[in-house]
Amino acid sequence: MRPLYDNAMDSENMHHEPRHPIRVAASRAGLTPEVLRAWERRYDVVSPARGDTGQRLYSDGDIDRLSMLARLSHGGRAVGRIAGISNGELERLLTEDADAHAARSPSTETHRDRAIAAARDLDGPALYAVLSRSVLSLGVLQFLEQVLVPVIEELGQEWHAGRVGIAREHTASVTIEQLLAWLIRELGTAPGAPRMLMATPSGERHALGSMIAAAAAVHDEWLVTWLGVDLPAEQIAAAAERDGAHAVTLGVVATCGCEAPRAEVEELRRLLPVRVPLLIGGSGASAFSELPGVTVIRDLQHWRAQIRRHSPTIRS
Amino acid sequence: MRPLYDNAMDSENMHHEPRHPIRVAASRAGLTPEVLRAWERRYDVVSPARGDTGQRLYSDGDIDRLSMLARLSHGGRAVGRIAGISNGELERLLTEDADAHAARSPSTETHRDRAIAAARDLDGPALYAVLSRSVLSLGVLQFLEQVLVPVIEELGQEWHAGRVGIAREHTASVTIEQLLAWLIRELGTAPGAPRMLMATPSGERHALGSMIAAAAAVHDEWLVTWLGVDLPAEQIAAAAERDGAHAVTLGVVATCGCEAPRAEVEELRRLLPVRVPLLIGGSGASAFSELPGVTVIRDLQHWRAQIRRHSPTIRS
DNA sequence: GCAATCGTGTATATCAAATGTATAGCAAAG
DNA sequence: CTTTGCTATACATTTGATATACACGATTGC
Repeated sequence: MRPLYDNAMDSENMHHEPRHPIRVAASRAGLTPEVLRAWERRYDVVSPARGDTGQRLYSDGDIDRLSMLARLSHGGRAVGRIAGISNGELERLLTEDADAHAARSPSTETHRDRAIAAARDLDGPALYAVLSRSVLSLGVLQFLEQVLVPVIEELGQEWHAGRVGIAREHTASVTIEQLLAWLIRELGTAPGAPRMLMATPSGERHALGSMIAAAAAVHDEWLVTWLGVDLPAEQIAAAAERDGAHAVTLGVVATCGCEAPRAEVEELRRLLPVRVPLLIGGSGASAFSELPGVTVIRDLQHWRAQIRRHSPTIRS
Repeated sequence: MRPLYDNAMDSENMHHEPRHPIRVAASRAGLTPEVLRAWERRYDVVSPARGDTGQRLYSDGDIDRLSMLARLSHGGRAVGRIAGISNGELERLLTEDADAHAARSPSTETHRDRAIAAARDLDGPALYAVLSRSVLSLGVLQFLEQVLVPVIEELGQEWHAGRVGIAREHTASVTIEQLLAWLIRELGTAPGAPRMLMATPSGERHALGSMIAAAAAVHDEWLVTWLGVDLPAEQIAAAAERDGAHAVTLGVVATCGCEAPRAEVEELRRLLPVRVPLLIGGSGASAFSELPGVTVIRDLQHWRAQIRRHSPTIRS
């Protein structure tokens, strides 16, 4: 009998020479020895040679075949259904599946889930890394709408339900604000673009929502001036005048039920020139829906449509 | 009865041959198995064949149709209203919707044109700004495929035609390389991902193509080691062994016609373990198409499909 | 306007088949 | 003598199918 591991052997036969014990074959194919035996018993996927005392000995060809079957199986195909077909066909199916997957747009769910996991772990740097990766992978818009907003909503729910503490929520907020600040700066915008002033009124300290909107606006090529949080109406109006803002947007989350923000908004509306639209977004915005000269923003989609409507320059 | 996966079948019937289980069909169409069943039950969108125990088996044609319906549905059209119409009509609706959408958000053409303009102006920082804005707006993949590659091709043509000097081309190259380096670093990848070794062989000094491929690989969550340009085969092989690379990719543009790169590639293929695939991309890659154990990459799509096929870890 | 209705994605329960994993007893290898 | 591998059986998990029900936004009707 020909010795195993014969290096004088030509590479053609080499490929069919039984050499590997089940452990090695399983590991290379990405399976467990148990599964290898089960597949052989049930579907005869391969017929490895046997050693003198009955141990299976797999050839490189066997391993190739097993490896292909393993990938197709993990890819959603029932092993039993593909067990009987030729190597060439297996290869074709694999190529097909790979093509189909590559052509598909990347999954936003994965990014979302990872971000939520990182936020739960109270791990700022990790969260930042996950989020910045998402932005680059998906592009700003998809990121904002399909990753960041859902993540924030999820965290909000968990916080309401008492499953995460205030510290965790705060860490996440700060991290996300840093990322948004970077994003807004990085996206920049050429001078000559329509100018938008953004802020939150007195009594409102939550910046997150407005920053998300600001990022979307910058993406749509507005030149956004971010004034900050908790600003009195006069200052906002003064800044709008100074900047020659084409629109002013406030973010309001406050659920305190007090009348302060309402008075602020009414005063701001009085102070601003009529031709400058005043937009209000955030979960607390619906309280202003009947104020004249004020547009309430429902969500990001709506926001983009609105600012497009109010843009002084008409762009194709 | 005719066996499934009959490779003697002509490609025409192939398209209607039921081969795919519901999971694969759903994944390819971008839906869930539940939705597939609901659509079939309610609207008879497709009529998949059944296996011996009743499982649905979808043909490629079925999947095409489902995929179109899915895209239209996600685009806001009611499934029930489009369920009964012909494939041709579906296609028409899709292009219609795509056009409407393109009119709304800044298109990839805009980004491309701006980048080309900046490159023509010999303005590195401006080019960098335009490109990084594109990445953030569009996401890496779209950026690479629809902005960066066209820009580079355009510049190449202008250079060939003598309309831009070597200085201009060099400035652009350096700027783009900087951006890609930033991108690759920023995208990062968690340890545990499949490892890819990338380099250009001796005699090849153009890094751009490989870096684009590297960025795409990093986006697809490979851990890419970028060795650099102009490396002898032994060093690449040694690095591959040291890193435990799952695949090695070379970029070859050289049009010198000399035999040097060919010898290098052949030697590298000898030095690498057989199980490590050797991929070659770039405009000079086609010269290696008949080498055994070497895969020639046509374009980014093909590249992504290939690396996915060779990935040792299976991700849905 | 506002309420009733419809359309549509998703969840539940139940069943059967497919498939992965564990157990036990024995033989052989290191 | 411990580990590995073999067979055979049993068990558990997952998947797919059908049928029904629910939730929520959109549409329709008054």
